[in-house]
Amino acid sequence: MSRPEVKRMTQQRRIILEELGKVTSHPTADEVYGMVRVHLPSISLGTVYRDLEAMSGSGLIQKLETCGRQKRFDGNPAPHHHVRCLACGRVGDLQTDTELYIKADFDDPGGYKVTGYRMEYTGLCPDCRRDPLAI
Amino acid sequence: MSRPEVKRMTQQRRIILEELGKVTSHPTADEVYGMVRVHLPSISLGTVYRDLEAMSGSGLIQKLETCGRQKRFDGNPAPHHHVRCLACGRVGDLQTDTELYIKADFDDPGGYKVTGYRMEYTGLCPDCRRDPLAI
DNA sequence: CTCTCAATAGTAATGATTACTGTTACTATT
DNA sequence: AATAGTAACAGTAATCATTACTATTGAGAG
Repeated sequence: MSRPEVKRMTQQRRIILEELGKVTSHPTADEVYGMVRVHLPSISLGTVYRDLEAMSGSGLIQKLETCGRQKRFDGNPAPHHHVRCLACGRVGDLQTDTELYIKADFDDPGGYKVTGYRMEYTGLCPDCRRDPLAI
Repeated sequence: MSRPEVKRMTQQRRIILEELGKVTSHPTADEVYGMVRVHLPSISLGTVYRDLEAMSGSGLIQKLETCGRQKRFDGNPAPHHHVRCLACGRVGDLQTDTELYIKADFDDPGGYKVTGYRMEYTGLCPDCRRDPLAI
């Protein structure tokens, strides 16, 4: 039940945070590794994993683990919705004014205590929509 | 965009389907492997993976890949909701009378075509609720 | 400045899943 | 019933994302 947290703001974490803030592509750990290595060539992939985990535990960034074997990360910590392209796996942001109504009182929760939910929309990204066979 | 489908109902698939129908525990592929091996000791783990994938592609069962590195499978193909225990990873069913309202017309879908959604509730299972430090 | 321990680089290990390869067995058609 | 075509199989190797380990470094409090 305990999650890793950020105790010290190192150069590695500062740069990861900066790079994540520049994009809206919700990169994977490996993609973040590539982005950060441009500025800090000696950084280790393990460090990227650990720091992404710690920073999402501290609420500085968001971890998207809704689907797929590969986790993705979002530099915007504010709650918002995501769409995942069923063809290529890309993830985009969704802007919504009205709040989503989620039913939380169940007829039979089977003894579970329901505290939240995880969700993502699915669909097709602009590219795959244009040419579904491209990928 | 193409998914594997069931063309032939083999003994392996029949038994996997039977065993999945007996439980409500949403077992992982490995757990299904253990359940099926009691009745068919020579079955291969690869076959279990392939058959679970094919049968979920054909709508005979449900594949739960909403979260976690390990997929889980549900013998009940009818749409219903799930809760995942944040402490131990167990997954349970949720019964709801009223339908969930999901907003699908977004102010800015960013060029995406939204066709559906994936969601699961999160919380604590009866055991972990009783003793959060047990696991 | 110094001390402490969180964080790091580099690498090995893990674990779930997928791919491959030669063989088996459904199903339809002679 | 024999044959052909091919989906599915068992067994095993390979892949890929992630986590763990170990010795070393450096952030930041006092």
